[in-house]
Amino acid sequence: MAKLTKRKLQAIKTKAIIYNTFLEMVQECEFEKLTVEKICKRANVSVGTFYHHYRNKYDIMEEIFHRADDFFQEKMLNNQIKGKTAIEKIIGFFDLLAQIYTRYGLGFSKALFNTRNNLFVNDKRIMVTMLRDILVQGVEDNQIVSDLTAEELKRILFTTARGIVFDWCLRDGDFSLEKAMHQYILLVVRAVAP
Amino acid sequence: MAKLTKRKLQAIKTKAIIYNTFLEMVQECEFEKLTVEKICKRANVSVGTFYHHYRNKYDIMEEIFHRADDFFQEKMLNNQIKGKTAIEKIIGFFDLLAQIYTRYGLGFSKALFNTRNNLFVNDKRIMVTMLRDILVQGVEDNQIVSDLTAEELKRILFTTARGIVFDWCLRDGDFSLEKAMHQYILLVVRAVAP
Amino acid sequence: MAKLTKRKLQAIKTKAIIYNTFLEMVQECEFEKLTVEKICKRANVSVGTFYHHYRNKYDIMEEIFHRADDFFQEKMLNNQIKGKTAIEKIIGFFDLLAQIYTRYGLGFSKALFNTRNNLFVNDKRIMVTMLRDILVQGVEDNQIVSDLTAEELKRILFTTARGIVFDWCLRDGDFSLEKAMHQYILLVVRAVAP
Amino acid sequence: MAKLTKRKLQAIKTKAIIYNTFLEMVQECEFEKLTVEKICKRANVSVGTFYHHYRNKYDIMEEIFHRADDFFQEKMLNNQIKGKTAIEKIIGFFDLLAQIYTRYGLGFSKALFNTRNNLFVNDKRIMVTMLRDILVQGVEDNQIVSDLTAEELKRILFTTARGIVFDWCLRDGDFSLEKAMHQYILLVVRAVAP
DNA sequence: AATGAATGAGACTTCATTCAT
DNA sequence: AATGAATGAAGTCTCATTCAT
Repeated sequence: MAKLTKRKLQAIKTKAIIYNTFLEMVQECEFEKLTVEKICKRANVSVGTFYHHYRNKYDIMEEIFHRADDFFQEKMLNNQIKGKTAIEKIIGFFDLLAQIYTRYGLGFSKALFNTRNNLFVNDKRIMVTMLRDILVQGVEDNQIVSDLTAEELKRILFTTARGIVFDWCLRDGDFSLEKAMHQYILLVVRAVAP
Repeated sequence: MAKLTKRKLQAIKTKAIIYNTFLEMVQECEFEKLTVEKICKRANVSVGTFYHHYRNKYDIMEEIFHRADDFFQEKMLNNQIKGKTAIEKIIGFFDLLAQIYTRYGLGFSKALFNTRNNLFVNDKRIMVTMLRDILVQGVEDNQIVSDLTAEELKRILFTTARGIVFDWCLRDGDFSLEKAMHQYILLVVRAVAP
Repeated sequence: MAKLTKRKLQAIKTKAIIYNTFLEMVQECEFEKLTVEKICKRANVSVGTFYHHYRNKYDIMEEIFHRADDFFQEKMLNNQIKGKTAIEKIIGFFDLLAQIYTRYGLGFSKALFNTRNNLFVNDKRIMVTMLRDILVQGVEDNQIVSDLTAEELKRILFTTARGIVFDWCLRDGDFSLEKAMHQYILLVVRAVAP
Repeated sequence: MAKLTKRKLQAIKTKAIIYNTFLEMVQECEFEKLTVEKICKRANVSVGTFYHHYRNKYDIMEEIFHRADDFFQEKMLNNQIKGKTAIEKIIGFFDLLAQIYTRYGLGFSKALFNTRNNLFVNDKRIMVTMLRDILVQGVEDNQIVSDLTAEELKRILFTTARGIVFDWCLRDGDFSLEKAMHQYILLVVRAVAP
């Protein structure tokens, strides 16, 4: 089925090298100061090759973002199977989110957290729909009792989470994102759905 | 007494023109895409004049930031006189913060909210010490009863506030920052200090 | 064997054009007033191309310097074969030096002779070690009899030579560098090693 | 006679401040990197004032040069009175020259020793005529016996001296200019006029 | 005599992107 | 698929100098 000729395999390998090099470099170097040429030099590929695989450096960012989404979804789907309450699921959701940011690193998070990043404001992202599903279900099942709608809750939670990651970036990762996330989300959940 | 000669006055005026032009342009144009040349063209001054008054465009951002701080402080000092509880003061504090961001505009806020902005992480800023004072006083007076220290409360509140402003930027100001801020802060305050 | 594709050859040619254009222009125009843009305009290449091949204009100077060194060495090695006395070798050495400065031109020499040029103060340069070898050998063979060490002689000779070239630059090449060099060096050699 | 009003005295004082500040700064900072603005900032005068007293920074250099000439002449005239041979006078001449360069400092010397400096190539300078006079007198008195003319001797001596100062600049003053000058000039004098 | 605000040409350099090979 | 030479627009900043006060 998949006709992976030698050439295609090589191409996949090359693309992976560029991807990984970028991920590595974005940790050391401010995203805006990261140039295609620098990436290529480190990755030992030509700039032409870079443009063969990606449109520009934002393109890689997007790919990382999507791969993180996929990774997130996969993890969630596996965990969801276990019988948990809505509250527990919410907590678990944001714990996982914090894990992912930690895993992808501070540099990547800094690059991501800018106000022009419209990847954040996409309500169709799997991540967003997943949390909404959890909340809607929780409200239906009376596990969540609140004056606020599921939509409002979702927004408050994401806003809080982003505030924490933003703070983590500002403070150069000088605290455990996972612990802080857990603490803050717990606090918000208790406040909105006591 | 005041050695404001005609020429000195003219200089102050010129600097103000640059300042205001920048403030105006940062609303229309992404900060990173705003160049010194563009600012000068609009302000009708030479680039030399720009560099006579400011070191670079970040320098103006800083000035705006500090002026906002001063403005904030002045407003707070006036309001504080009225007898209010600590809780009311906290709410008032963030209401004012939201007002300021609204007043300085979306463009300015977007320029400000980037993860490399170390102006945020300065614990000596008047704004920060003011909130801390309110919290410490509130705890002393038993108006705030919480498991968390004043320092922890301060951090949670600022993190929340930044999350909201960040969201406001992401969504291009499509909701009232002042209302959202009031609602979220109320929620957090109730959660931490019931 | 030689992986000189058509494109690689073209690149070498382009670099050579820049190099030669620089050498040409440095004769006409004071080095400090020679700008990258001017060089590019004359060479009919883009500034980008310039920076692709060289780091800056000092970089070309260095290349010229090193090429001159190589040229010098090659010439010396050929001449050395002939049986000469140490004194003759010294004279020959500085005759060749004068030839090279004459060949590279007044403009180049003027650019070179500034007090910040640390290319001069590099005792590991082939040119320097060559003269030292001649002197050491001359002392060993009793062809040079002097109160001064080989090292001291070397220094005096180079200092003298530089004084002459400096003078040649100051006087805009209004005398034969080769003749003057020959005369002065002869005089010094006789003085130190009679 | 001299109507030194308060205003004129102030002007002289200001000019002196600029002069001294320049002399001070040229020791620390490469001459080419020394800007009028920097000098004025350090001297606590306005740029306007600078241009009131000097045409540009080269103008100050020239003034220093001339003052050094005057200083040199004065010193020589005093010493000449003593009965000395021509040879001793030559040695004394260059000893004094070395003293002056040492006194004015490395930075000043570095600024001076560039190939575009036409102050050097001025045969009417007092310094030049003084040495010529010594040589002519020495030849007349049969104190100097040489194949070379007084003019040729003068040139060789100055060329040598400049070579030494140039070397002193290149090596960042890492040897005693006065000692080296004495040694080299002695050597040349012996060579040309045994 | 002194000030210093204002000018603007011009230098340096970077960098995304193309395209022939 | 991969190369890397070439492009040139665009941005930053400097600095000598002028001139009204």
